[in-house]
Amino acid sequence: MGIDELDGRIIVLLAREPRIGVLEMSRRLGVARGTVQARLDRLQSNGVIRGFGPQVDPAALGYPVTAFATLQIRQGQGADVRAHLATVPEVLELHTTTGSGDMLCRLVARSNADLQRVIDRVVGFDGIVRAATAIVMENPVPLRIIPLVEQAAEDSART
Amino acid sequence: MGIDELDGRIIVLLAREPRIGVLEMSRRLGVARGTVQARLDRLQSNGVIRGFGPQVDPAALGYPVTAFATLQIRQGQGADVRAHLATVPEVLELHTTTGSGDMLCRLVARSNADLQRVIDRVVGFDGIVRAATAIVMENPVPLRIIPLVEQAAEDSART
DNA sequence: TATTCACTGGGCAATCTGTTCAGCGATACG
DNA sequence: CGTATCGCTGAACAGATTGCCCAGTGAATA
Repeated sequence: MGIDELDGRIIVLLAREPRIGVLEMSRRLGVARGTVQARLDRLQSNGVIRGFGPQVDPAALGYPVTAFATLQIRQGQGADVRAHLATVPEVLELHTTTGSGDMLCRLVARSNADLQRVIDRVVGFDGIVRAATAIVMENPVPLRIIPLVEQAAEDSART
Repeated sequence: MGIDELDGRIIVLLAREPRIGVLEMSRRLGVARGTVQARLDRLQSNGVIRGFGPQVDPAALGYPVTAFATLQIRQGQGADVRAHLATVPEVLELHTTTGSGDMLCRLVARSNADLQRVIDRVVGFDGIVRAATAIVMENPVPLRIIPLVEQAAEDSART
């Protein structure tokens, strides 16, 4: 577990310019092509790199409104609620958490008005006791991983 | 804004098998290569597809603990807090929200103990009044987009 | 000292990419 | 009604990249 400095540079380079190929990467990094290829294979079988799926912007799809909902679940209904939420396309992710709520989910909607429909659909299920929703206004730090990768690579370098 | 049914099939196919090329996609979808190429170009300049960056698993990097923190900010300090949080690698994303808190951020840490260090670093800043943290236990629905893409494609088909 | 491992540098055939072209049907417009 | 525009098709081309293989080297390990 963990990555070394070259792994880190590979990931960061790939994150900044996803379209470049293995050959071009090897040139930029100053290592042999086979090395980059082997590292990439290892990173993927390691699970460090899950894949290269397209990053789709919900806003561009017509869902410009994002919200986070904290759900309180009736005891023992967790599995049912999970299954229910998994069927709602507007539920982009779902976590079970410690703390006051029991679950936290990320929602998107076509508008603030449409958010009501989504929330109704989410909470319109027997096992959900209460829901608290926070609408996202700004997103100063979009989901990112590069700083963490650099941190992890640095940490391994010190070892 | 919005995508049609072919766009949807392209995105879903790409999400399921990111390594296939334009040529193979055109074969699978039964359309000409130029069409797929043109659609992809359009989807990217549209902003529907932001890119194809590697999806990195923080757990595999040595950060298996995820948490969400709700922050309350002192009036007028928002910009400073944003800038501060942007410098913390363990802050994977940050949103400003309506509701009881003012900001919501996603954190990762090397362990529950390490989470304390991260939170200290996050809240060790003047503009932050209070922080409530929820540790993620399970992630029944990992961040996903395919169902929404299919929904969006269907909606456009009905039009 | 012998072995293992990762990396290098090279080569090979097969494939894909970027690009261009002409043709075609549907739609929009004067 | 005629015409221009648009998106899609099918094809072609050179150039680049990929997946795969190999032998040699240096370092770390047993």
